[in-house]
Amino acid sequence: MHDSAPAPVMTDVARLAGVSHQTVSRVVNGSPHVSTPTRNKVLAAMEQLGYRRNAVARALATRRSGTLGVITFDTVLHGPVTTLYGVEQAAGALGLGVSIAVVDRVSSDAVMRALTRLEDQSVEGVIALATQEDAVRALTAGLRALPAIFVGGLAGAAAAGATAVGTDQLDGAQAATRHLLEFGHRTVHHLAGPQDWLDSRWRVEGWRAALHAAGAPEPPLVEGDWSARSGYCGMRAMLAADPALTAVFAANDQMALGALRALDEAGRRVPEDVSVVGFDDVPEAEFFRPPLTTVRQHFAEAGQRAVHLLLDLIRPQESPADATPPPLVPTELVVRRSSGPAAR
Amino acid sequence: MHDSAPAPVMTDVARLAGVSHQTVSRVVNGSPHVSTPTRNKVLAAMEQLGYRRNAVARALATRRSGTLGVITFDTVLHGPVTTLYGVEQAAGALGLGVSIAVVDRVSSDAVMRALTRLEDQSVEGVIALATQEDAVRALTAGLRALPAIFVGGLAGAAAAGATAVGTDQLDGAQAATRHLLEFGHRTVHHLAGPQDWLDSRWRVEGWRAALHAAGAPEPPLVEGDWSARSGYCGMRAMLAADPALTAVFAANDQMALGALRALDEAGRRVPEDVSVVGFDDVPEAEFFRPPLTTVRQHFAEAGQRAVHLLLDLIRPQESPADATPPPLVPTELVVRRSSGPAAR
DNA sequence: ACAAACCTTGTTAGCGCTAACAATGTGAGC
DNA sequence: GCTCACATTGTTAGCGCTAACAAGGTTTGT
Repeated sequence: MHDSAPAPVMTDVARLAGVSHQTVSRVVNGSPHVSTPTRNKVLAAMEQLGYRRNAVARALATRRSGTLGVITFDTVLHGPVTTLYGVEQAAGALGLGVSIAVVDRVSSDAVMRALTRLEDQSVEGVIALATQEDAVRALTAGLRALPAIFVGGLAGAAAAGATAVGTDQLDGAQAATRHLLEFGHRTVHHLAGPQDWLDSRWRVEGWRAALHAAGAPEPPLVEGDWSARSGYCGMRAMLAADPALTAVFAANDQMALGALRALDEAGRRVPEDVSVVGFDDVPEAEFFRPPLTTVRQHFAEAGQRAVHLLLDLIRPQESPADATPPPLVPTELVVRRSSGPAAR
Repeated sequence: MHDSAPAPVMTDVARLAGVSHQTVSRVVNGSPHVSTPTRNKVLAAMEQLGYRRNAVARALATRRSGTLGVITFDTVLHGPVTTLYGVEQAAGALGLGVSIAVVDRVSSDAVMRALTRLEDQSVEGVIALATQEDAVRALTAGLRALPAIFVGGLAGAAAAGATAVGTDQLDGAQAATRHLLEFGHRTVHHLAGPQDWLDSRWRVEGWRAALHAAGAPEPPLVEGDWSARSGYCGMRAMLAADPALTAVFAANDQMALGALRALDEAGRRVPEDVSVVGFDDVPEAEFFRPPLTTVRQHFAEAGQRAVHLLLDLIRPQESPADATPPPLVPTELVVRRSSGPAAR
């Protein structure tokens, strides 16, 4: 399994093809200044030797590592993970590598350490998947010469002077809330995500905006931490505070799952007594009981756009006519059975 | 944000400290052959200039990139993702970087492409998180000089001549099955995972072993693909085939969720009429209705062990007394309300 | 036919670091 | 005092690649 013969290098190919190593380099890099017969000779030699360009040497000579860094938060949330895959896919298609750094808890310190780790791997740019307020601050402060893109918390990050790409949280939350309002619910309660996450703040904004537009009263916010447990606890608290509530918009599907459970325990039927809407559309949402109405986010798409945007920052000359993608990814309301008309 | 002054290099530090660049190198690498005053001068100069060693140059000179590669499958499954985080954490603690390659579908081809991508990034070793049979085959065939560790599908990978680490699937599945049997169920049906995954084959083995040990009949296997949907469909099929079944062991929690839904639709109560046990213990399992009895896997732990095992392969001399961790991570049965006594 | 413009190839000099060896200086041992 | 061992430092030569320039050969225009 471990062969001992050293991997062939450019000089080996050059010798075999009877040209200089620079000519081999030209062929490898697709330079037009190589005659067809020479190119073929080189190609044949490469093939014969099984030559593969040494990325490290190339990186040293060009001062470009061809690697992007991704900073992500350590909770296994559907969003960040799917985005990560989108990033890797897009990067792979462009011939770029992806290094990751997982931040175990959100503190400027942890973020800085993650950043340092990526810098030490000579990444050319960073995509940050954890858009808590602190993280954004720490990153914008800590990034030295590194370009970065934030995924999520769009406008918030933009305000901090950074480039961002993300789902249109505002619109998605508005759509969810409006959907419930249109069913005749007097108002919609909101099980919010952690308020240090920019994403969840935008969802609150959207919810609030839809409420106000409809002239509906704004019930007090209950804050969770994205977990099903927090949705469960939050729902119980809400129910205790306002037993008459009829519609709940949860900041993500996990929290909605917890809410569903709490409602069941309290003897409330969904959607007959209380309607529930989630956010994200995780693959399981369709199999919750009842199937969850939710707002689908296209995380992988966001990840792909992030890569293109980042490439734009790193190599402005290389992203030509095919314009950079718009940073705002639209959402999609997926109506299932957990939402319905208000009981009368 | 983008400063223009080039980053200081070793020579800059050397000049400032009044020593040769090699002495700086010695300090950076913790060589004992540097006098304390000299070391302090160098350290001060490094501090003053904000020197950071260039990992690429070091990699070129030492022929070691300090980077591990992880190959993972593109489904957002709880296991692989958590393992990935465990890998990153352990690698980070050892000063190693982590590059990822996501395989979009399982074919030898896709696996080979992912492998090539990692090789091109000069990773020193590979940790494969996708232990489908094909993937193992493709990897063991495709790895040239690269050491690799497989996570999951333990004995299967070992049989293929590769080193592996993973959860004790056999034992976990046996425990789950036995748990149901002990409740007095005549037998236990199994909603299996995709049979090209080594993990799910081991779960089948464990289930089968427990059944045989108890002298229980072995119902036909229903195969899914890890998704809630497949659990739902599989459960319906099972119910159609054997309306009298009373206990189901699902290969993972998502499939169990689908099964729960199918049982509900069929008017079967859980656990009064039918008991359900899952596998993995995803964070949401506790909030399924009813809370799911399941087998907890310690994925992050498996990831960490994989890193240490891989390091052993890469740098045998460096992992000393503190023995390599055992490759088999134990599981833990978490009993919740979805399992109970057989109805009489 | 002759020079200016190529096109093609080769030569040289790094990128920033480490490995190997050489060259000091110091104290111990005879 | 002189040699030997050793600790400390410096010098040199790469790692495998690309960038920049140089050097031929072939066109082309007039």
